Amino acid sequence: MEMKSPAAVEALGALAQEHRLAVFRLLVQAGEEGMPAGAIASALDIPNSSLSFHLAHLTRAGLLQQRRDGRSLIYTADYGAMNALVGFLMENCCGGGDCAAPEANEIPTAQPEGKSA
Amino acid sequence: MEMKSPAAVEALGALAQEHRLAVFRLLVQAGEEGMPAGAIASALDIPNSSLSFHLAHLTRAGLLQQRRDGRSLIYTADYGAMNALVGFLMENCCGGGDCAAPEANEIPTAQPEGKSA
DNA sequence: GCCTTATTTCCACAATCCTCGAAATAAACT
DNA sequence: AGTTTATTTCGAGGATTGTGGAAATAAGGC
Repeated sequence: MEMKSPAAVEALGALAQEHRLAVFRLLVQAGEEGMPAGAIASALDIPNSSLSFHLAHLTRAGLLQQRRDGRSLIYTADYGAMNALVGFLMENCCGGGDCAAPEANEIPTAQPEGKSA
Repeated sequence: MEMKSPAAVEALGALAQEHRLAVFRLLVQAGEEGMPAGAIASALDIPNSSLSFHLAHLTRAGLLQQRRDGRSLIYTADYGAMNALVGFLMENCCGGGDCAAPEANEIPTAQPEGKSA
């Protein structure tokens, strides 16, 4: 669950792009069921080759997980990675004092059972 | 408190860089007191001109606030913007169902009284 | 084996980004 | 006014990034 700075930079960079952010949010909302690449492409109206580039980028950054179902590749948001990123951003917020930030963000979001970030 | 996609992309892009991420986290930890540019520069060992570029970038993205104290410019993290960004990322998480994500993240972090994001 | 569907890799071009010394601006003090 | 301290703007170069059509790969059905 611990995250280091280079990993955080990579994750933030992956999210810092209109299409990738839209993909990630779509998958966050889709839940553990996830969505196949084609469905994402048509939902967001992004050309296949461009979407593939963005999916690879998000996956490389650890924000998505990929599994195969028949000929489709299903992508899901990695909630563990998302929570780690948010925790890293807010780490020791306000000097660790009275600030009511969700320190060790223990969000028990549904998560398949595969490896998480 | 509501955040739109272009603003989120800008904020994420601002954070997606080693030095800027370090600056932001330093200021998140510094609390509402903030830090003058010079102190940030020496704490992180970044040349003044480079730091100035990054501070401007973070400020433009709405993540920092700036105030003057004598000849120093004091920078503080904008907790409202940070919470809005996190809320945007996790919006309607898991289809808005049972997922225990901190939906409307109501973190009453200390905040001066100036305009917030 | 062949055809269809689903997704990725290749490619090259345009656009944007990071760096940091040097010069400019801003504020305070004498 | 002149000096010192604090910070920003300028500028140019090298590096990285996003795009999308066309071709390649992967899996399944007949």
